[in-house]
Amino acid sequence: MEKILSSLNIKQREAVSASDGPVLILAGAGSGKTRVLTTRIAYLIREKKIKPWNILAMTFTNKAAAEMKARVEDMVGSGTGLWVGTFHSTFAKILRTEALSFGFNPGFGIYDVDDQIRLIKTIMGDLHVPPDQFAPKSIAAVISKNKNSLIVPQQYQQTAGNPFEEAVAQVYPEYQHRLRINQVFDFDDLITVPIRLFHEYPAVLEKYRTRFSYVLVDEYQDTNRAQYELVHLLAYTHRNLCVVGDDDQSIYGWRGADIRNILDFEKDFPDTRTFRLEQNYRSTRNILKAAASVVEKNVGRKGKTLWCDGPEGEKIGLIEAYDDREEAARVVERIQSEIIRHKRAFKDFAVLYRTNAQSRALEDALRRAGMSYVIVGGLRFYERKEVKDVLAYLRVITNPNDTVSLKRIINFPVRGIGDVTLGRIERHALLNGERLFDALGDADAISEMTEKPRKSVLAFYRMIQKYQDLVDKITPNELAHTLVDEIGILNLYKHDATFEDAGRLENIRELLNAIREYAETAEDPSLAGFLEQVALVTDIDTWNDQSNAVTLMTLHTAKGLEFPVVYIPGLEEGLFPVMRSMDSTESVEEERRLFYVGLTRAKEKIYLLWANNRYHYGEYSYRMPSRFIKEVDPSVLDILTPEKYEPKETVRPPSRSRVLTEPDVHPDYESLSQDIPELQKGMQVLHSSFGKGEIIRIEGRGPNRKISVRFSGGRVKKFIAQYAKFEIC
DNA sequence: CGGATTTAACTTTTT
DNA sequence: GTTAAATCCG
Repeated sequence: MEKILSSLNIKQREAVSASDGPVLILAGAGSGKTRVLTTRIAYLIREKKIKPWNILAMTFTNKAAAEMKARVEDMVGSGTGLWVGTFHSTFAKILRTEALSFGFNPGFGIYDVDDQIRLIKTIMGDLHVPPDQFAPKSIAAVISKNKNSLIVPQQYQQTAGNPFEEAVAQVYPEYQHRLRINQVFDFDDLITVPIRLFHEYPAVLEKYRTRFSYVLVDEYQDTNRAQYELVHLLAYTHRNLCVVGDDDQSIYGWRGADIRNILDFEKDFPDTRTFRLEQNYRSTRNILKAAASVVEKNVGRKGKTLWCDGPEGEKIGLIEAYDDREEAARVVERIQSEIIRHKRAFKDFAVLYRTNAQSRALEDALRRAGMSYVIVGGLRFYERKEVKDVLAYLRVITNPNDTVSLKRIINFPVRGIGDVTLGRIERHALLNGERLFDALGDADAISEMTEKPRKSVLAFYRMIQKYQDLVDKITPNELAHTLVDEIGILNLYKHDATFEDAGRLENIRELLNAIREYAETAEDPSLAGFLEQVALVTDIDTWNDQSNAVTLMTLHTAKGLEFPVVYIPGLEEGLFPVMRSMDSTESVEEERRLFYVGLTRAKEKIYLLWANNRYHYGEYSYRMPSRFIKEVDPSVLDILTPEKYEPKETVRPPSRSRVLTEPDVHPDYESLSQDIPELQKGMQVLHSSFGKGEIIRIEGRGPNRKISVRFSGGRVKKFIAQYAKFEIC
């Protein structure tokens, strides 16, 4: 332990050894925050003899939690019963354990945003709230915001003023009611329901207070009101609460995060000991200078000055491009020159953008240059339509009360149960006061139904029942494979080689793989366990930072990560800061903090880019450079004009730039493409189901290149070359 | 009742 | 440029 402590600086050591009572650690970017947290936990266990199972540490991503746990175990050994997890996974676990005593089903499901919106649409239909007037999505957002601020439906109803708020006031209570009926929780419930239960059942609260006598919270600046309340409930008696955060990195205000939580911590606990970690171990002095010059434009911050004794480093490169395509080409070109000049590998680079939509142009440019890249985030794997379809089956099997999932699959794949039949069954269920699922079994008793749907409904009902019976008899892996086989979902996507279909097929196989992997590695594998993991896992959690590829992600996702070289494209008014933030000082300040987060991800070099024109909503628009560019201290900016582009290093075809890349990431295109007929733009082809068409576009190279074909009638379809079933004519 | 084709609407960031 | 909802036809 002595040895571990001596590797920390004085401030860090003080923060680690202040073990009891309320502690606030204001940790600037790159100041060794994770190191302090993990060492602190190890210190509690080794020096203070605190039992590991009496410590609860909460983070915002599973990846951060896993990393923290691994690092602590390195110091104190594994299998200690230490609790490290996200807020959501921690309280999902507690809810699961306590469900029965609260009258909940321990097999409850978890609704994501898509499920929430489906449910809200149904409710709006039932309550005759016109969905064309009020967007279900907006209503969902307001409900979520209320829940995070701990405002219950009754309270909200009293404040509703305009027609939109009236609509929310109608939907909100019914939404809560139906979640209960369906025996599911949404994300917000995982935080708010435990609060309610702790209030209503003091004995249970007492149990967890005793159990978690030391509580640590990471990224405290991103907690919302509900999370704040929960943390305070747990720490109220023992007051051994340590929170770590950086008000300059608060970027989740739009999700209900309340920056006051960290700003007022010392008011909440007057005997707080506060530690400031201001020595930065990550970035060069120039990068810190740039970051500081930007963030100091914000008012209402705690105020920190990061310093480091490292090298000055290179200046920040600023590049102006004609449009988004050229911007992407410049990124590629600059990656190439960095590789030559500094012998860097692909994994040293990250491109961090404001919106997911920006990834497309970058992706195209990287692919054309033959560079390996990986996109983190965007549409999450488990949110893809075909994946959610299969998951919906598994959800109904574990929780037949889940009507959102039931309605999703009752006629998918199509089995002849349309809207009319479903309506009849729903009415029957309502009249008899039974669950929709049980009403399926009564199909014979519903007189208005005709013979064909009746048979379909009963067959579907018996199939689900069969799997419900199998849940405890076979492994989740076997069950999922058998199920996918029986519903024949793979066949739906097997027929044609369109790009979408091949992707869907691949995704379902990937899902089956995930289930198999889960069944092999989990301590106590169960279908419900898998579904919970799926609901709470994000892309960043599964991102493999070891593979050698350029990383593309949003600035939000990048929080907590670091890269030698960082590119921030799209620095334009209306994109960054984003249009909707520009009317309030507060939200522009949040955008500015986001820019600060981006700048402080870089260890050695930053490139800022903007384009005069950008393709958006299907058309070009003129752009002005972002105000944030002007806020960067001009003395650290290096304006890279076209003359400085080093023309010899501009984008070249992959075959000539072999020195730039590693052999294993560069497939031998020529040998790979030999077994596929030579397809070219303008060729006439004949497809087995779409008929005659003309190739209008070819993207990429090799067997996975995408072929766009326009068929007679003007329909355009995209195919993957190696699966495409057409003849050249 | 299902399937196919056409139309509309939309993109801020996510546990 | 993508996906869901609406409409029409067999």
